This record gives sequence, structure tokens and C-alpha cells, in this order.
Amino acid sequence: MQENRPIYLQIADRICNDIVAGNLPAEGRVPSVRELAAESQVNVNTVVRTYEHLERDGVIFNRRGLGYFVASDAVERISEIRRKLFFEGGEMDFIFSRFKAIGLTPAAVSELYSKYLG
Amino acid sequence: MQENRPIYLQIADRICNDIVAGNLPAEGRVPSVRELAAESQVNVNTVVRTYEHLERDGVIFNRRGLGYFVASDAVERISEIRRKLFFEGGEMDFIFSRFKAIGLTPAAVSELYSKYLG
Amino acid sequence: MQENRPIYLQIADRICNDIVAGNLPAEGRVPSVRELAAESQVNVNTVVRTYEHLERDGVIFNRRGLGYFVASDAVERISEIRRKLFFEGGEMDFIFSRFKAIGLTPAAVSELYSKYLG
Amino acid sequence: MQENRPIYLQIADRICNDIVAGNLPAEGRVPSVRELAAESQVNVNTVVRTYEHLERDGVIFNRRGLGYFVASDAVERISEIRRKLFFEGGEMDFIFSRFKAIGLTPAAVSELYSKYLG
DNA sequence: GTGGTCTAGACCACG
DNA sequence: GTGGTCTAGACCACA
Repeated sequence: MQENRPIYLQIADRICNDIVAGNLPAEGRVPSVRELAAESQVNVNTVVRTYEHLERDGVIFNRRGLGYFVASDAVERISEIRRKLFFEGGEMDFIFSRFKAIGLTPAAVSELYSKYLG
Repeated sequence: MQENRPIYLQIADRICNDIVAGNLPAEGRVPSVRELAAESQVNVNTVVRTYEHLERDGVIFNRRGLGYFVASDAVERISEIRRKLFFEGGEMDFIFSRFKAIGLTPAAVSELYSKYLG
Repeated sequence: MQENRPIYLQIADRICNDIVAGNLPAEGRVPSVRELAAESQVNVNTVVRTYEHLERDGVIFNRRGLGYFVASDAVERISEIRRKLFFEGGEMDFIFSRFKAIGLTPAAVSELYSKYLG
Repeated sequence: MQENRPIYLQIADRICNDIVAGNLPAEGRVPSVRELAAESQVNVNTVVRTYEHLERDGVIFNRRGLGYFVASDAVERISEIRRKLFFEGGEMDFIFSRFKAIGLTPAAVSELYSKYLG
């Protein structure tokens, strides 16, 4: 499933996770486009797209000539975006339709998810 | 989420759901490409693609000049394909990572899913 | 391979084999269109096409109101048609290209064919 | 015989032959759909179909935005597919029935095939 | 009537 | 630049 998603979104997700986990603190600088591209083994343009995407969402912001920085309210932004996508963007309904299609019960889902977390 | 998926796959999913639900019985005929295209308001070629896809998966088969028919073991096939995609195709892990990212607990997921089903 | 060939040609082949084997003697009547259709579990039009095809090749001929009959020189006709198709119709080259593609040697082919005949 | 096969399959065969022959090495890139379409003098969509077909068979794979690449085990895949089609798909039996129908002996087949190869 | 193939051209997301 | 999808329309073989 991940491999079918656009690479730039996968990278954006990683950045967001790092922000939420505290690896990338608020107001701190995120890796440069070239750094991240080299590290992720992808084209520079792909990372550019990632950062543009995150900037549009207010997760990071740009200081001309200095690079991109984590927004002070990035964690809240990310949480809000993800919840909105999940509950209002149809993600939840799609996921539940998949659960239903393979015949999973709520109890089974809960158990599988517990295992995943644990 | 659904709306971003290719139409031909959405149609394939609908056909599969109809098969699982018993609306399209085993060995029975599925709508002709032209019928389904008209009904679904899409181009004939899109339905052709759907049926090619389902045939490759062994869900339907072709009788020359007569049309497509539901495979006798279609229900099992569909179940197998969907479970494999879910458990081995990384779908489950991706979904659970989303749950985790927005801070859902197993209990919360179970409750939401119950509501969805009910 | 057989199942991908047009049904009317498969039936034509069967008729030809019956003629060569002597089951359908020269000047004898071949089954009526309806008989053969019922027996072969196919549409009447398919058998019509078979007979038209065989008639064009001079293997059978039509007596109005009486049905189709095996031509007196049907065996020779069939032999000639088959050889021509094989040697000049590109059938041989295609077959040999398949042999080559899966790495069969002449000796291996000979052995497999002997087994098939035996 | 070849000329009656769909173009997209003929092109697929050519690609496979190039892979087996080493002209298209494992992990290497295959021509872009546009390149191959121009070179083969066919519509782009026809090549798209060829590549979809080869991808389903695991012969090539896609890297997003970069193009299609030869699978690392492509040669084995191709060999397996071709052998399966030949031995289990009824291709062999059909071919041998043709040999028999025109009265070829194993020795004759071997000789003709040797000539073809040589 | 059925599906199968092919073309032409468009628009899009992605890297 | 890459492929992915979709449309429109054509022609064909087959049952």
C-alpha cells in the first residue's frame, strides 16, 4: 500500500512523524532539500514537492536563503490535518469498507491493532 | 479516497461485492461490457479493462461470443485476493499506522467500526 | 491452445479427423447442422460457419434440401490444406520459434513427439 | 500465424526475447512507452498494454516516474511462463496433433527443426 | 448480439 | 521527462 503512494507523500509522512516524535523540534530547521534527497535516494524535485506540500499545510515555513523550518504549531497542525483527512476525507469509510470486505469483526480489528501497537 | 482510485478498479470492486453478496451467482453471466458501461456511465473501454482485470484474477471467465461469467470459485478467489492484499500487501500496516498517527486506541477503532457496520 | 481457437475451427478439425479416419466416408452424409450443434453443445450458427468453411475448402459439398456430404477427394483435400497451412502458412516457423524460445533441441522434440504418438 | 496475434503480444514476445538474449539486462531500463511505440510504429496505448501485461507476469516492474525495468529474475520468469504454456497449457499437444495430422514422423520433425535452427 | 484490438488524443500526477 | 487513466470511435472475428 505504501509503495503505491506518491513518494513525496511518503516523505512528508516521515517528516511529520519526526516532528510529532520531537526529532524535529518547533522552529528548528528541517534538512535541506539536497540533504533529504540524498538521504532518501530520490530526486531533488520530489523533496521540493514534499516541502511545498508541507508548507501549504502550514507544517513548515520558508526563510528565504536559510531553508525550511518547523512551524511553532506544527504538531497541532499535523494532528488536525490527519484527523480531518481521516474523519471527513473519507479515509475512515474506505478503511472500514475494506475491513468489511474481508469479513473482519470489530473485535478482530481491535485485536489486530493491539498487536500492531504492542 | 475512493474517488481517487481508477474507475475501472472501483467497478471491479462493485462487481466483486455483487458476487460475494450473491447478486451475481457462480457460473452466472455478468453484464455485457456495453451494458455495464451504459449503466456506469463510463466508456466501454473502461469496462473492458475492468473485466480483463477480473479475468486475470480468475474471478470471471470468458465464453467466446457469449460474454463473461462468474467463476465457480469466485467468492473464494475474491476473499483470498483481498485478504492477501490486506495482510501481506501492507494494507493493514498502513491503516494501523494511520490509526496510530491520529491517536486512536483499539477500543475507539472498534467502536467506530461498529458504528460503521451498524 | 485449443481453447483459444475459434470453436467453428475446432469443430472443423474434428470433422476432418473423422473423414481421414474413415468414420465419415466419401460421398457420405455429415451430421445435420442441428444434430452437430446439439451434440457439440454449441450455437447452430457456429456449425453453419464450420460447414461453410469446409465447403469453401472443398472438403464437403451441399445437396440442397438433403444436407452436406463428404467430397470424394476429401481426404486428399484435407491433407493438402493442412500441409499448405503448415509449410507455407507460417505455422511451422511459428511452432519452431516456440520450440526455440523454451530451449528445446531437435532431439528433445523428437523424443517428446514420439511419446505423444506412442 | 504471427500476423494474427495481437500486436501487443508480439511486442511482448520481442521484449522477452531481448531479455533472454541479454540485450535488456536485469535491473536495466526498458524503452519508454513512447520510445517503443515510435520504434514499433504503433500507438502508445498498445505499448502501454504490452508493459502492463509483462508487469503482471513479473517480467518487468515500474519505478514511479522513472519507467519500467527488467526484473532481476526476468529470465527465469519468462522461461517458466513459456514452459508452462507449452507443457501444461496444451500448446504441445496441439502442435503434435498438427504434426500427426499431416503425417510427420519424429525424425522428419527433428530434421525440419534442425534446418530451422541452423 | 458478444468481446478484442487498435488508434488518436486528451488530461493528469509524479519525479 | 515518465507512466496512468479515460474518452471516442473505429474495425474485426466470433456465436
